[in-house]
Amino acid sequence: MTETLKIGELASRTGCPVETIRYYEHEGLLSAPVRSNGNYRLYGKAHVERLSFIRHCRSLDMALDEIRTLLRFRDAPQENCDGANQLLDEHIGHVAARIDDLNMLARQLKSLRRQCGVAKAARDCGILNKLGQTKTDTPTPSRSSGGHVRGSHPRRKVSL
Amino acid sequence: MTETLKIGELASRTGCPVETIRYYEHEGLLSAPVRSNGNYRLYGKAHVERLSFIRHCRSLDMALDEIRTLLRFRDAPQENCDGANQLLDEHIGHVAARIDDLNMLARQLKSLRRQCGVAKAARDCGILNKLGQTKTDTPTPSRSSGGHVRGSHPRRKVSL
DNA sequence: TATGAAGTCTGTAGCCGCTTTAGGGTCAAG
DNA sequence: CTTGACCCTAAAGCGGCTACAGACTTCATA
Repeated sequence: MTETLKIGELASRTGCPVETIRYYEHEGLLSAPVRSNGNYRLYGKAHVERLSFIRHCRSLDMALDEIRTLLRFRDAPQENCDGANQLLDEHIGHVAARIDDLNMLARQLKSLRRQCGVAKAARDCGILNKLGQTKTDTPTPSRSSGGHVRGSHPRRKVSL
Repeated sequence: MTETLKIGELASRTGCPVETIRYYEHEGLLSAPVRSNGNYRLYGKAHVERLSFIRHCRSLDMALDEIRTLLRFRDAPQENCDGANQLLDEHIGHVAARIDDLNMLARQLKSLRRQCGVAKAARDCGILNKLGQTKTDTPTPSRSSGGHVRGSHPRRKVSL
């Protein structure tokens, strides 16, 4: 018989937090596994592989919806993979667009930073003053490129 | 007497959606303005300027918390602006870190894309297969750099 | 056998920065 | 007096988790 894993074992094997595994099940990315007598989830090799797939995709910053699509291709091995390729191309495009956005942002921020060399009274701070001006010129970086790449803030802790 | 603006006028003058203005009030970024007889919010010049400041910061992808901090400096014009400068430096650092992340991501995605040149049966697709492998090598881009820059997906529509 | 710790279970709320929806009220023009 | 544009509040939804609270199971040790 194939060995079975409890959720914590699956978690440590894939580097995916237990709660996230349950969340993926809830979201239909992982199918509900069999349960032990004590109602514990019991996973097998297929689950490990599927979860690895998902986590690999997530590490490439794909949205769960995109991953769902890729899983459908994975689940239909006889079908044409063209859609998967297209999805990846689009994702690459979105990431590229976001990089462009952030580069523009970085330029603007650095230019703003140059407005105040040393600490002084806030009323005379070039930065604070500049920020108060209605921005006419520069083409507003974020979400301009129609891509699907988000802003620049993390979600709480870095989880190590 | 100074002219007063209803929320929609403030919105069109600053390019900020009405709901977002109310949200900023709720979040304490904008103080609650006086009300008309009919309970409409009435804004003045100071509000226009403050909201412009906020929107300018947001266009630079600062978090509301960061903006709150900057507003405190703006509200205390006699104090030293050093903290504002520091905050900006940190923000610049985070954006730079996020750019690095995304560049790594882009490299990985392109390398992945090379695994499947043309459409074929999903079972033979280099991309889908590669995604199933447990990623051992590459240093996992996203949120590695401890910064505060988010992932790569937009929030629904592009708002035009 | 009792006890305690570590693991698991379900369900719900919180995070951010809004956006959307539902269900109203206000006000000027026709 | 109705229409329609605007305004109001409160609450829910988005994504992708994370973090509780409170109960149960399992296993090792006393």
